[in-house]
Amino acid sequence: MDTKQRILDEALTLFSEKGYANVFVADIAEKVGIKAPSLYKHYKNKQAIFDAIIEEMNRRFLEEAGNLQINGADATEDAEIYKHISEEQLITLGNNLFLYFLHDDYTRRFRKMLTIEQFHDKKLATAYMKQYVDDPLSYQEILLGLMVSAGVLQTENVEIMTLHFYAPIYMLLTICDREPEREKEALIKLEAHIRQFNRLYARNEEIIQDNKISRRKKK
Amino acid sequence: MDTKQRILDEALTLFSEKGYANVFVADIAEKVGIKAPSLYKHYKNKQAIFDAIIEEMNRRFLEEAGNLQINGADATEDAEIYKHISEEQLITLGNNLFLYFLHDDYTRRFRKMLTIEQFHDKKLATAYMKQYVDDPLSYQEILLGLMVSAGVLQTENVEIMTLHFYAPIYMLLTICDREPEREKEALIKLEAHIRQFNRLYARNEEIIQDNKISRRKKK
DNA sequence: ATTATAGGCTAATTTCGATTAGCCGTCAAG
DNA sequence: CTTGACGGCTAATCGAAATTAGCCTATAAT
Repeated sequence: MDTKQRILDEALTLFSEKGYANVFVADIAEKVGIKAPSLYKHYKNKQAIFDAIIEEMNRRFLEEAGNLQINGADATEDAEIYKHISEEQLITLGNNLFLYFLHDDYTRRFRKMLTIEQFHDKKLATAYMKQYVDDPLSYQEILLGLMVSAGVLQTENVEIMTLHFYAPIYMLLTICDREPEREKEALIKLEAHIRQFNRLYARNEEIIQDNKISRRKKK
Repeated sequence: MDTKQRILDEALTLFSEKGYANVFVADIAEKVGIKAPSLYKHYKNKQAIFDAIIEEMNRRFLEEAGNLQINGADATEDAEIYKHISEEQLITLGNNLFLYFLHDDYTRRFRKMLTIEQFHDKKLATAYMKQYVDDPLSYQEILLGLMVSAGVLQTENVEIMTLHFYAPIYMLLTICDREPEREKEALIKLEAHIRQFNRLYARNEEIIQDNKISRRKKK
C-alpha cells in the first residue's frame, strides 16, 4: 500500500477511535512512519484527509450496494432457495450479517467514525442511517418478503417483521462496538434471538425443527 | 437557575450538538450571557465543566435507578395490573417510554453527548450502555416477566422477548436522534411494532382485540 | 461606614497544533 | 549525465482558543 493510501488507512483508524478533532496530524504521520509536514505532500490539509476517507467510503458503499442490489434484483428467482430455508440457515444468515458488520475492518472503523462524527454534519448522519439502518432493513425486507410469499413465514406486516429481525442485531452490534468484551454474550443472544424469531414467525410446525423443512409444501 | 448551573446547562446543550472538542469556552459563555474569562470564576477549566456534567448525570441516573428499582421491587405486587394489560395499554407504555427518552430534554442531550463522546473514555461508553441498553432491558424484563407469570404472554425466553420489545424502540430512537424529521414515521412504526409484538406473544385470542381483556382470567 | 467576597470585564499571555518555507536525496526520462 | 518531480526532513510561522492578570462594582456581613 502506498503512502497516500496508508495515510487514509491510519487516519481512519485514529478517527474511529478518538474522533476527528482529537486526532493530530502528527499522530497520523507517526503511525504512517513519517513526519507531519510530509503529509502535506499528499493531502492539502487535515480536512482533505477526512474528505478522502468519506469519498472512499462512498465508493465502497456504492460497490457493495451494487452487489446487494444484484442479489435483490435476482431475488425473485431465488425464491426457491428461501422456500426451503431452515432455522439453522436463518441463524447462519444472521450470524454472517452480524460478523460481517462487526469484524470487517473497514466497515467497523467507518461505522465507529460515523458514530462519532455524525452530529457535525447532517450528511454524515444520513450516511450512517442509510448504511446501517435503512439499507439493511430494505435488503432484509426483500428476503423476508420472499419467505412470506414462499409460505415459509406468516403473512404479518413484513416491514415490522424486518424490524423485529434486524433491530436486535443492530442493538447487539452497538453493544459490541462499545464493549467488545461482550461479543461472546452478544453471539449467544443473537442465536437465541433468531431461534425465537423463527418460532414466532414460522408458518409450519415442521420448520421449527431444524432441517426437516419443506415436506408439505414445495412444487 | 444560578450562573454556575446555567453554565452546565448550556454546555451540555452545546456538547450534545457538536461534541466537546468543537465547542469553545467562548461559545458557552456567550450562551450564558457572560464573557469567557468569567467562566473561570465558576470552573477551573473547560474539562471541569465537562466533568461536572458527568457527575450531575451520574447523580440523576442514580436517583432514577432508585425509582425504577422501587418499581421493580414493588412490581411483584403490581402483578395484578399487568395481568389485565390491554394492547392499547401496551402501546401507551411503549409510547411513553419512547417519548420520554426522546423528548425529556436532559435525557436527550445526555444521550447525544454520550453518543459523541463515548469513544474517548471507556467509562462513558459503559455509562451509555447502562443507561440506554442494559437498564431499560432489565427493567422491561421484569415487567414482561410479570406478564408471562400472569399468563398474559407466552412462556418464551423472556430475555429475548424483552430484546424483541425494546430493540426496535432503541433503533427508532437512534433514528430520531439523528434525523428528527423522521419522528412521525418512527411513531407510526412504533405502534405497528407493539401491535405486532402483542399479536406474536399474546397468549389468549381475546387479548388481541383491544379492550376486551380479562374476561376469562382474574379472580 | 468598612471591608471582603462574588462575579463580571478587558487586555494580555500561553499553548498547542496546523500549516508553510525551504532544503535535500533519489530516481526515472530525455 | 542532468534535470525535474516526488516525497521526505527540520525549522519556522500562524492562528485560534484556553487560560491568566488585574481591575471594577455590588452587596452582604461586621
